[in-house]
Amino acid sequence: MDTSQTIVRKSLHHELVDRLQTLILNSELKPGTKVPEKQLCDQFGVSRTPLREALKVLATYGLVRLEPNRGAWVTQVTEAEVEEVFPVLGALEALSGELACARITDAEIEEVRALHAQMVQSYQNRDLDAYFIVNQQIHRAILMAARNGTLTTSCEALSLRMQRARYLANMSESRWSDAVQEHEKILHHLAARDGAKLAETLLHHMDAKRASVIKWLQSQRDDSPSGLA
Amino acid sequence: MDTSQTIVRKSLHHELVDRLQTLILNSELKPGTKVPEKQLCDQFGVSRTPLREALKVLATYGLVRLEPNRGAWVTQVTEAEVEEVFPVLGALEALSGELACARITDAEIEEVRALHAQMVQSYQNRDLDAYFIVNQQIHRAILMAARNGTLTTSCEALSLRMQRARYLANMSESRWSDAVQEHEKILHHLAARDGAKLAETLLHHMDAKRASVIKWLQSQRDDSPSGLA
DNA sequence: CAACGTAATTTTGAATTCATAATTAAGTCA
DNA sequence: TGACTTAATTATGAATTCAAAATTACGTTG
Repeated sequence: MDTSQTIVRKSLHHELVDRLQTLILNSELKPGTKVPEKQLCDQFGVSRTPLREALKVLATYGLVRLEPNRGAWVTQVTEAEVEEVFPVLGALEALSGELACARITDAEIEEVRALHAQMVQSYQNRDLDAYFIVNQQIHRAILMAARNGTLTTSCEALSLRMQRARYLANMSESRWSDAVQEHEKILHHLAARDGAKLAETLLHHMDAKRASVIKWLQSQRDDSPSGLA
Repeated sequence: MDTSQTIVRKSLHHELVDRLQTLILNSELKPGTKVPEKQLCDQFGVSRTPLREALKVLATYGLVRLEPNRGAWVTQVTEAEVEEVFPVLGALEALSGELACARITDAEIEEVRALHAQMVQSYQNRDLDAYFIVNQQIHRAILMAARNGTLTTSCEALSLRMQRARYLANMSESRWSDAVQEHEKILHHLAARDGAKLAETLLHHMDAKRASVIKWLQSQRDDSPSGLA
């Protein structure tokens, strides 16, 4: 709900940050490959200057790695990174839950409840894509209710890193079922405005997600041994 | 004092990020003022391209704000920002404490103990500058012991934002005394490898710091009413 | 033919240039 | 004088250029 009259003027480099982010998250730029600078310039119809500025920013997000004199490379999600990021994300989501319980309005709770119903519906339909979109919306709604922009930025930056590739679009049937039950709890504690319980649940939720992603990464690793073509 | 001979493996823009960061933290670039692009280019002997790349990165750290067609401005620490950042920093430091307890070596505990003794000494000497440096080293040592690079990066980015200007170099006598006592506890729980207690203590420590900084900001605000010269 | 060294090509990093937007200065008129 | 226009100046954003580094292609030699 942005009611401000200010004209949003996006600079080119900012626009490119968004576009490149999308390309990376959609794996149109593949992990481990080199960012094709010249090709992207042609594709977007821009010069190298703003594109390179955008790459510097994406490097701070950890989406690309800059190698001096060798260009930018799309980073890969490693097991080590997942083991690092999820605990941090867990702590931040837990805080988000606590703050949200203190500040969320009744109307916002109803919004989350509606999203939750949608999510359950997607689960029952076994529509994974829809499920993940609504799932994210729920976490985002709680984050918004926490009324802390810094927390939002931090969470989203880390989430972004975990969203590369399609790990999250892969869950075992049992994990999926568990996740839905965890979300039942999340909604319950949020509606009761029980910050401590919500924090605890979100922490557990994140840890379970971590384990699930790790499992998937390992299965991927075993499927295709590195270095062979 | 020209230290530019150290530039070897770092790209120019990265070096400039560091240099500008230093200028901002030392208030050589003052909050609320415009970043003098041309002057800095002359000063560092570089062209605008790498400098502007660095500014894009600093904007993601929240140290400068980019206004389209109007240049980069050094951001100010506001009360609202402090109220946002410290809770997040608290959650992260708490996690850092928990992880550190699980992973820290005996040797590292002794290092922290030594730093702590140094800090107490600085306190007794009423040497605020020395105190703050050692204080930071202690927090950093715990962070290192947590063995989580993502956590380190996140914490340091937020700490950086709170380090602008000299807020932290200002404490009431009673707050200083309390802070030292909190640090006694921190050392104690760390040495006992009691993660839960350490987390709790760090959380409280951060909240007290938040209150102290807010108090100082308010006194500053009352001293010099905004908008008047 | 494989390993090495060298030349050609491409890519990168950074300076420079150029068009445009913003700011400042100067001029006009009530 | 002071508000409003308009011109001159300056600063910004982005394209282009250029030197240096890396990569590739090629040829030589053992």
